[in-house]
Amino acid sequence: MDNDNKKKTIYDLAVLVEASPSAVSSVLNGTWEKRRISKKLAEKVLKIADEQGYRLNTQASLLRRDKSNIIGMIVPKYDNRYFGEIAEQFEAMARAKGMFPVVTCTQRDPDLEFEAAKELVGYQVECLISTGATDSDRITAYCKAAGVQVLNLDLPGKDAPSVISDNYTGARDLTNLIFRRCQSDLGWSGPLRFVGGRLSDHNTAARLKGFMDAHKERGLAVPSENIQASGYSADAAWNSLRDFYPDGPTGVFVNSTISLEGVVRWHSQLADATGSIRFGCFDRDPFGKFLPGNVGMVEQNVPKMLETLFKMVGQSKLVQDVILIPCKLEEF
Amino acid sequence: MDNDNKKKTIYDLAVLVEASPSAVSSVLNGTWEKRRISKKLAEKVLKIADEQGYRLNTQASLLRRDKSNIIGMIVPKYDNRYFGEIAEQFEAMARAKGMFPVVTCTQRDPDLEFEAAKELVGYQVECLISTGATDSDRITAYCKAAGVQVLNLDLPGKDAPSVISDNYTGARDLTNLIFRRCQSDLGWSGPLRFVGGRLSDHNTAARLKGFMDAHKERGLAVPSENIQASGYSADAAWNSLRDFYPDGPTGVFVNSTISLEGVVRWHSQLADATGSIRFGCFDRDPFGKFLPGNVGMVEQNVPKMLETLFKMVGQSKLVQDVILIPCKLEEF
DNA sequence: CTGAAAGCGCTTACAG
DNA sequence: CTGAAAGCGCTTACAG
Repeated sequence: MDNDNKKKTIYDLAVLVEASPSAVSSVLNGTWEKRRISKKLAEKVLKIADEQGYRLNTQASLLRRDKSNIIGMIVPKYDNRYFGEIAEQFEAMARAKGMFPVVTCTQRDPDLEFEAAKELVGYQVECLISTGATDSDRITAYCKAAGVQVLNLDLPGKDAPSVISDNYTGARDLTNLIFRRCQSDLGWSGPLRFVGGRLSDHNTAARLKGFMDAHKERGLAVPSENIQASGYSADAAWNSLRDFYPDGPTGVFVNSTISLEGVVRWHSQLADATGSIRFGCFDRDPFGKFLPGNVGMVEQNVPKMLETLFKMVGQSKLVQDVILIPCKLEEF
Repeated sequence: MDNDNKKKTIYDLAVLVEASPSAVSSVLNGTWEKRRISKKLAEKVLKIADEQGYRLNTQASLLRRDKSNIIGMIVPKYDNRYFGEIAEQFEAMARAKGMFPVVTCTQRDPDLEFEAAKELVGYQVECLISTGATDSDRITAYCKAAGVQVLNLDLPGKDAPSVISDNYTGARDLTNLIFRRCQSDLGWSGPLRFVGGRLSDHNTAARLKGFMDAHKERGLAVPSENIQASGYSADAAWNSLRDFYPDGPTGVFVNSTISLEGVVRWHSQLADATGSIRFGCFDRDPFGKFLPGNVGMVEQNVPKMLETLFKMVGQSKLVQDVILIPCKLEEF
């Protein structure tokens, strides 16, 4: 066996090919035409490299190069359609642009977010996408000091450009849809309830504003007990509703699919819920349209968000601004 | 500004700290106690490194070290609860063990899988977890030649150890549950239908066997048109059922949540479907229990699978065998 | 068309 | 307790 455990280097390859390490290197990294290395030699190198299962050591290669071509992303969770889609499409788009994506999941934990950002900077990422970070400004400050570009996604940050959904308009449209359906299906006209999210969270605040403005347009006041920004968990949403047995029609604005799980749990335990309750959810889930009582969902436009983001990668003079991407409202 | 764009090195830091680069290096990589560097100096180094936003260059560090501590994983998709959970928990467990996880999503594309595996080998991963790979043996062969450990997850491979769910038993249990519920709810006793997946796929084959054996136990033959292994997409499942208007009770075994979307679409367009149709799904979704007609779901035991896998990381003498992890059946 | 040599930013025996 | 020096595996001007 020519497999003595120690990994092969371009020097080993050079011996086999009977050429210099420099020649081997330039064939392997694609600069051989520029160096006017003969096609014959190039093919020989490639053939032998392939036979040997040889692979350039990325660490050594990057250490010597000026650009790493690595683009990093931190993302709160994968177990959620929205972030799953973001991670998946981010990787695909990065590859399509010839970059190497590294995504890491930070569990909505501020310290893990920061630690992961530092790790990625150590990896020499050229740009870091900070997605839904609880403390994006700390990350931005660190990256700026290290000379690494940062772009915020999903939540806005102060000192770096941000691409986020137009939560306000999406929420207002969804609220209006719930109103219309409560009216047409139940002959009832509000006020609605708001369940899920955290008021301190930018996106929840923007969505709540859309919710409130839709009420204002109708001249409706919202009793404070109708606002249950109970966090991001099914149990929290469930707890905030479990003792609520409406004696008439009710409409609910559900903030996030994770809260939707709790709302549907509540809904399914009510007698004749389908006849008297309508709800809609900010964020989409493929099973959403089959849930009784669900009138529609807001889908954030992930491809458009990422496309907008990638246009900014590598650009130095960017407005440190928030770019809003419209959402799509899906009606059932 | 002391930010002249060029990244700082330990030499720059050494000047600021007024110590040698070696001392700085050993403080930064945690070996300073072994080298008996004074606590005072260590603290000074750490303080200044922090002030400067300094971060070790991982590439340079790894190039010089013997172990990379990087563990790689390829995973088909993130937009699916099962794989999302795998990726997320894999990262958490790797971090907990002090390793650096790199996960990449390969879209069920054999060439992308292979390319990603090669990239990860270039990154000097110490172990590669090949999850649900369509052509795991090609990946295994490549990694073996490169001296990198491979472990298969979710699908078995020939030349490396594999950790997979006990698809057969899970499917048989689910089939039995659907039988019981068809009997008790509808007074009907089969044969059932099987929808989704691909027969050439190991997991589908194992699940179908469980499905068939549950029929055999009941002395029931399954007409061939009852087996619709139509692939992994909602539309495919929908297409295989859209013209099927049962004139009596029906029970359906749904293979994967992606197929479930198509089955539920079909179900929701039938008149009085709830009264006459029961189904169950292999793989779990949090909204599953709220779908009318759904009697239960099989949840694969991701924590146990990953725990089993991590025990094998770094072990050299492993049985090249398939380890089956029992599933959990959730009944609604 | 091709090779010898310097150097990327670290780590770690080795010699004090 | 600490520093000078070699070397990890590459890349790329530079000199033929």
